[in-house]
Amino acid sequence: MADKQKPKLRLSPAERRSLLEDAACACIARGGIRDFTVDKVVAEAGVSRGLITHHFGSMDGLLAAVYSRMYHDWLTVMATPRPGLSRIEAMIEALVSPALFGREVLKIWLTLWGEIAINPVLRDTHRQLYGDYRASIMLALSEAAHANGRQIDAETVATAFICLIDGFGVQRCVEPALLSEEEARAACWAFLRPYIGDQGVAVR
Amino acid sequence: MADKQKPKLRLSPAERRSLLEDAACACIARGGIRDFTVDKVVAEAGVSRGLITHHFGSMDGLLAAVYSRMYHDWLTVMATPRPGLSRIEAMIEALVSPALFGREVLKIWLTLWGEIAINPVLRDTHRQLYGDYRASIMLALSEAAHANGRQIDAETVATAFICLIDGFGVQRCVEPALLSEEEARAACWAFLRPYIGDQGVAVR
DNA sequence: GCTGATACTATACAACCGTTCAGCAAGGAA
DNA sequence: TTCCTTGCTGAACGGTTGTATAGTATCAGC
Repeated sequence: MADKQKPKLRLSPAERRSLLEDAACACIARGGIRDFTVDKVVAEAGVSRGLITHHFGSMDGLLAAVYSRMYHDWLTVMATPRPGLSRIEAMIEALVSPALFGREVLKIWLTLWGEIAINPVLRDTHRQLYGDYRASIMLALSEAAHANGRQIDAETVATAFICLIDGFGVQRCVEPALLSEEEARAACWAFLRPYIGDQGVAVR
Repeated sequence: MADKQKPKLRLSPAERRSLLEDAACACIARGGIRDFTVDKVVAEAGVSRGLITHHFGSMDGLLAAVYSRMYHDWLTVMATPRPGLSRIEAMIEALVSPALFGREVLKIWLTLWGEIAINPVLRDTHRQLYGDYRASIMLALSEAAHANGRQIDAETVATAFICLIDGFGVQRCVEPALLSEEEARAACWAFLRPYIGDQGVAVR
């Protein structure tokens, strides 16, 4: 409050775009796609109505930017190595970490999925980005299976695993109390154990 | 087309409500929550604008009706016994059947989840109905595990299994080509096998 | 300091939003 | 037939939607 002394600066396009994406995320997390409106977003960002069109061309443009930003952030967190943990362990820890498992983030994802399902333009963007996500999971799975001397159909397992993760997201959004971080982690390992073994980690 | 010769009949409230719910489902499946509007729904149903308020009080009322109708249909299909199949087998077959696994149906669910996540009233309705869903899955799991002489924590397994199913729905909506009915069935069994065994069914 | 590019504001606009309400008309009860 | 409940219509309302656009403010290059 006290530090918000009207900067009213003239920002670089990259900075302003980022601020508007932040505001859009906040609106979507609060009220879903119905709160993704010009008035709500510019009020959240503290700018004038014209800025969205100026920087993104349209609301669809802003939504696409939000989507690819979310994907980028997701992949970044997921690909961050954690000292002492194998790739698959680090990945699961990332998946249940607040940065990816937080309800606000997941509510945004849920909204975005709903839009992808009906918006062909967004679906094309999704197809391009989604490959990286899928590939990184397949890599971690293959590595883990190989380390335990097993052979798996990484593609099939990865698909089902991704579904499980997405389902966690849905469940956390509609009934957060039913699935804690701890339970999600355990469910991940229970799912993967038949394929890749225990990885020598104490799992409960 | 030819058979739509303007019946303009005066229907019973139950019939008219059902027709409006149908129309609302069609709109939501087509364009998500943004196409759930008075104009779109009444155009789809071929009635006047005032009818929604007359029968449901508000658009929120109609959405709640759509939600509970979807839940009721879902449970009905899932609880239908299939000759020669155990309860858990019948349940999985139902889950991958067109009635529940069809993309149109799943797009409606995806939209509804998004609304539940942000609408407290809808969330309360969800809590009440959701218990039945959860309970029926737990029952089937316990039964199957017991038949194979195993002991499981049905609650934990059911939660994870529900997540997997929800994730199937998400995946089918955003990228239908990646998950066929056959693959979903196989993934279900692969997930459940460690808990309840094979049930003596040929699974591939 | 001057100039031009552009970040940004603010208004205007037509279309659409959900809800209200007065009135019409169908059909059972008398 | 007459009456009255009620399914149903359609216009009207105030508010919100996304976009276009004219105008202002700021900064980089000169």
